[in-house]
Amino acid sequence: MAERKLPGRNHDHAACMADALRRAERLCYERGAQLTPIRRRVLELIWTDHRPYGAYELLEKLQAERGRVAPPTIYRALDFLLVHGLIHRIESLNAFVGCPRPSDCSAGQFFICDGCGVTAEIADKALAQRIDGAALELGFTVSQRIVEIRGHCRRCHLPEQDEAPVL
Amino acid sequence: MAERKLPGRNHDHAACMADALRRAERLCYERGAQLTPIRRRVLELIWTDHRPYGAYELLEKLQAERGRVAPPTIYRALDFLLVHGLIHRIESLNAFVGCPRPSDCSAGQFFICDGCGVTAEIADKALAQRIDGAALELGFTVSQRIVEIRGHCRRCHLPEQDEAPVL
DNA sequence: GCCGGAGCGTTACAATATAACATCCGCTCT
DNA sequence: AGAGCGGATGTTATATTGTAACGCTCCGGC
Repeated sequence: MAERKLPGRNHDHAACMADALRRAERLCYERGAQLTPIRRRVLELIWTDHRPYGAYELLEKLQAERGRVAPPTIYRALDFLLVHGLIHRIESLNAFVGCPRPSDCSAGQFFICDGCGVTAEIADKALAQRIDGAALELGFTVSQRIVEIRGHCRRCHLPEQDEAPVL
Repeated sequence: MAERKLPGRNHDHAACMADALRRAERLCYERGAQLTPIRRRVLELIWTDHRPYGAYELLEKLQAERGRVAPPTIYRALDFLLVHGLIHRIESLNAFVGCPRPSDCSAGQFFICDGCGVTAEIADKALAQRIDGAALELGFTVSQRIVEIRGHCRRCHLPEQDEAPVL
């Protein structure tokens, strides 16, 4: 059921990120979409780790590298990455996270640790189908399923104290 | 499975809203919480219909009635109503919708029509359990399940044109 | 050459949300 | 009665997130 794990102790993130970038390049190539330096860099920044990044957080990083970057620059890059499924928006955080499987990402569900920020995407088909079934009963046509589960990962397993997220 | 329907043609909304207000009053009384005039009025405004309302939309309505209402007033009322489960926040819209069953609302799922804005809450236990099952596999402790299904209701059944929401 | 579209820069602003401090009012304790 | 306290609200200012609108440049096709 869970097709991805929360990144664990032995996670080789350099390889993980390199894979993501390679997939992005291939997918853009196949579609004739331009993964320009800015777009590519924003994607890299998002893949810094498995936490969602806010637009202005990315903006600051880009500004540190290039000076004078205005919000639309970031938002345009994010739009591009969203449209091509290379990232997802986490609605409950107003933030963006890399998609590990950009070619098939319409049914993703997110588990977001409020302790460390780590976010895992799974693709539980049965869950998506159950949602579609409920929609059918309501006569409702689904265009987007937003499933964001907030809580604590194993390592942050302290759900009672409302700590500030360790961002 | 679907425990609520999308409000249909024969929906008696006056009664629906009156019920909601009565439930809110009883629940606050039982908990010793104060449903003050502002809080009550905000709840009424949210129950104007079954669409989510933004904080500033509510603010304008309240200002029309009372003049000079500042944002914190609204946000404080919304916080109160959220804490007591009388309303829900729709994360993907930054907006708020009334909860039809405030005493048992931890497992709600929302179907949001992008045409007319109508939002229906259902409480599919099996869906919630499936999410919890996936969480268990990940070693993840769930504190909140956000399920927001965007699409079109039966009456707005035109999913291909991206119309502006008829708010 | 020139046109058109994509990408980006720039300015200004809109929309959403909160921090911090002041005031008021009802309650309790003495 | 007066002091002190907590909850609710008022007030001011500001933080955070997101967009509109316009113009420039570059590049590829005709």
